[in-house]
Amino acid sequence: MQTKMKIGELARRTGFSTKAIRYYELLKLLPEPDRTESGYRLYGQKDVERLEFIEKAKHLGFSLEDIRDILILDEQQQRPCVHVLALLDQKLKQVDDVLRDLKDFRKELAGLRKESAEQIERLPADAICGIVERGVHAKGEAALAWLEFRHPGKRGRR
Amino acid sequence: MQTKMKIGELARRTGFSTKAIRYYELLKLLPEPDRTESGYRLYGQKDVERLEFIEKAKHLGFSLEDIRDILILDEQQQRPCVHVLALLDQKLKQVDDVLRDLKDFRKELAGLRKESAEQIERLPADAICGIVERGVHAKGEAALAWLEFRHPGKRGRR
DNA sequence: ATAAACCTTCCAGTCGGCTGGAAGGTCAAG
DNA sequence: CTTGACCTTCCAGCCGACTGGAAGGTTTAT
Repeated sequence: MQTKMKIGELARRTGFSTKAIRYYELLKLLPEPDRTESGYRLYGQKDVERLEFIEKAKHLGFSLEDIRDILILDEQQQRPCVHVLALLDQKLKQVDDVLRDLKDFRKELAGLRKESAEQIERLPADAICGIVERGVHAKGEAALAWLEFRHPGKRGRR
Repeated sequence: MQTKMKIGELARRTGFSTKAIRYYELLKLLPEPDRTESGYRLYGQKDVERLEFIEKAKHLGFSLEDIRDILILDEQQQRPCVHVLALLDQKLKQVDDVLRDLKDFRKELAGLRKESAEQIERLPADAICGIVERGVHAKGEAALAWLEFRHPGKRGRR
């Protein structure tokens, strides 16, 4: 049992902001921590690990709600149950679906890029942009929605 | 030039909402249209084509900001295709990053599932599980979230 | 003794891509 | 002449995942 740390130290160790950590507590992703007499939050190694897990799951596009459910499952591992297993299976299926769509879409994108690079000087002059006009399967829409969903707002700065 | 139409007709022809069309005008994706004496917006065939282009670009996963940039380049009679090619490369890289991460996470998730499945075999199936109720609930919510993600804008939960 | 570096809670704002509604003007049909 | 389908503008809100700031309390160092 190591030194208990305050929220700033936990933030420094995990790369999350103190704001985010308090927010996760609010959403029940983190348990309510012990407090000092003066009310400061106190964290230990388990919290570091929990935040590291959250970071991985988050990076993979799981919502905080999803992550909260998975963490609750983790807490209950001594007494797992069928319904929880079903939830996990559902998550796995979602991941597999996205994986499949994304692989297909990568192919389409790569093919479109290659053709376009070769034919860029010969594209129809009346179109706004020949590349876009050629279009892509509906699968791409879902896969890219996933992309936008996962990496929101990273494009805005210029 | 043939029949000028009002915004409702343009919406019907393109599948966009009138709200969305006005919003695109605000964001400079559409030029300011002519007006009737009473102030109604009047659109022509070019606007239909522009919205069709916007729809395709949206399917390719471009943001409205991306699309506006492409349209502005086009208006300046430059070659937006070169720009689009760069955007395509960016998308490809994003897809590759997601694929790599997603494969890693699938492994983690599968491991967790396996552990849970092993534990379940050593316990009666009717064992009390504190998260059953909310597990079932979360399943429904997650399914809805997934639907929304694939078909955004058709919401109605809670 | 005081500054600075922390910490607390609470409320508000951000982003994108819209949608909804209020309050009112316009237009064709019955 | 009224009904109802359209149109106008403007303001509000939604989703998720935070971030920013105000207003204050605590701890540590000089």
